[in-house]
Amino acid sequence: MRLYDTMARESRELRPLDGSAFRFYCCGPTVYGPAHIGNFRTFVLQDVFRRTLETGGTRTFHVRNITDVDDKTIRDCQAAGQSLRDFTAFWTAKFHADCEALALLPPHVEPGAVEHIPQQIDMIAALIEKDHAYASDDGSVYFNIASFPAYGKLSRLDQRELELGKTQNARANSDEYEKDSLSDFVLWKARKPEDGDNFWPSPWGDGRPGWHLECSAMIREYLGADFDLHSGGIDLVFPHHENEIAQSRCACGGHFAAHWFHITHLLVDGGKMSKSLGNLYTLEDLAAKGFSAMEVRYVLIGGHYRKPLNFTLDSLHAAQEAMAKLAKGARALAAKAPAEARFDAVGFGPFQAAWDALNDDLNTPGCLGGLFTGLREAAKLDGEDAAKALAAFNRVLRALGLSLPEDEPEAEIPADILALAEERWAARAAKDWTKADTMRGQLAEKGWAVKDGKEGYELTPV
RNA sequence: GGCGGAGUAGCCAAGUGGUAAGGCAUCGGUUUGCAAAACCGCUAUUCGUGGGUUCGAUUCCCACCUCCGCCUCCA
Repeated sequence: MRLYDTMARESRELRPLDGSAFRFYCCGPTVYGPAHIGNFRTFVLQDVFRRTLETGGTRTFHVRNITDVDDKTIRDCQAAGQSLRDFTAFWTAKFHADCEALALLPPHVEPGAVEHIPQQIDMIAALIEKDHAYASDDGSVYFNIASFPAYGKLSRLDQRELELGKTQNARANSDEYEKDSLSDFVLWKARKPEDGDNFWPSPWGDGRPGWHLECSAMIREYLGADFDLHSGGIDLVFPHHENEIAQSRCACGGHFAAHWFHITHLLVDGGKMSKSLGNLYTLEDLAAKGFSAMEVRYVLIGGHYRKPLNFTLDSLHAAQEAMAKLAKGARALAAKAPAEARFDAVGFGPFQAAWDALNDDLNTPGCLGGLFTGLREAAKLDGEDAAKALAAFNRVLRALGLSLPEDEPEAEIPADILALAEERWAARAAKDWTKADTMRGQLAEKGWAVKDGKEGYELTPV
């Protein structure tokens, strides 16, 4: 497949470096509260990316970290009166439950920062040894960005250098840390009173690792100096990913990620999500409004990952209807296909365009469109052709990670409701429309909708 | 202020140097005693605004307007 590369600023064909599995890393969540749908836009798109590779026959090796120690986790666990470990374990479990509801494939490895303190210390030691980092008097360690000329390439810092220089001078005095320059970032944070008992020993004194270092250490541990792709939200480009590149290349000597995949932010009602605006939705919030995680997934893949996507409650309704339509089309196709027919999907038939869209810079909205038009074409097919088309349809659906709603199960109808319905049907048969309509109203009040057919009626709970 | 991105029908949203996918909604039709549901169909002479290049631009170039992101923690 082809995918846009943030570093090269063009889309490129993806080829695994080692020729077998495609090895990639995704920056995971900081577990200090429930993830919101904006976070999940990133994770869902990464999931579609992985599924597309796998559907296309490429094996993958997927690493995604859990940030379980930083300023926010420490601050909030103390506020909650819990140990850091218990606090982050709780939110990690919540995150996993949400991921499962959204049908995200679990990463092959999901390392946590706390479990990898030694690896992070090793990395700092390597950086100090190579003169890329220095310890300050207070026991913190900083990376010296002046020692890495390639710094800023990903975020085009080279074009901002002049401006950044001004900023440095302006802020030099207000900086509470001792640093050679403002842009030097922290690798090891010296222990502070407000950290409580959340600190670890190191050659530079008690403290804890800096956030940027965590990902570099995980990558070094599980993917090595060179790997295929690194992904995250667009906001991580600077400084997080820029810093990762600096740390890893200086410590490991490799080229680090061969490809950079960044997902643009989700907008809500045309603007940024924020707690104060009350538009920061979690899956739980939306479930309370009657929307399933799968519907949320549909909305999140309804826009291209490099464009802002405007999330609205209305789009959730649209997703509900659209998925029902897809399900209906699939059922119609299944009804025409021989039950015993099995095919090794060779091509994609009517769904070729849908599949191609996915492989062309992960064009998920284009793919969804192709699904509908493909279904229209497939409706003309019969027998084995219908079976082949259905197999292709399901294959694309799996790549998107969508599962369609099943037929509504038959609901238990209470005896009194059934009696009312029978009475109404009799009135209707006697052409007593007034009574029939009145009784339809009564049934509606009791929460049941009645649909008349030629031979009988159908009752469904509202 | 610097850097980056976006503006396509009521809403969401693809796409392309050659005349606008798809979904939702609306509307119309079939059906129905009337509804509902279902099915079928219609709906952008036009792609933020103004110029330019071109036989031809929504697509390329310039200017402007609006919105968003990053520059501090952030998916």
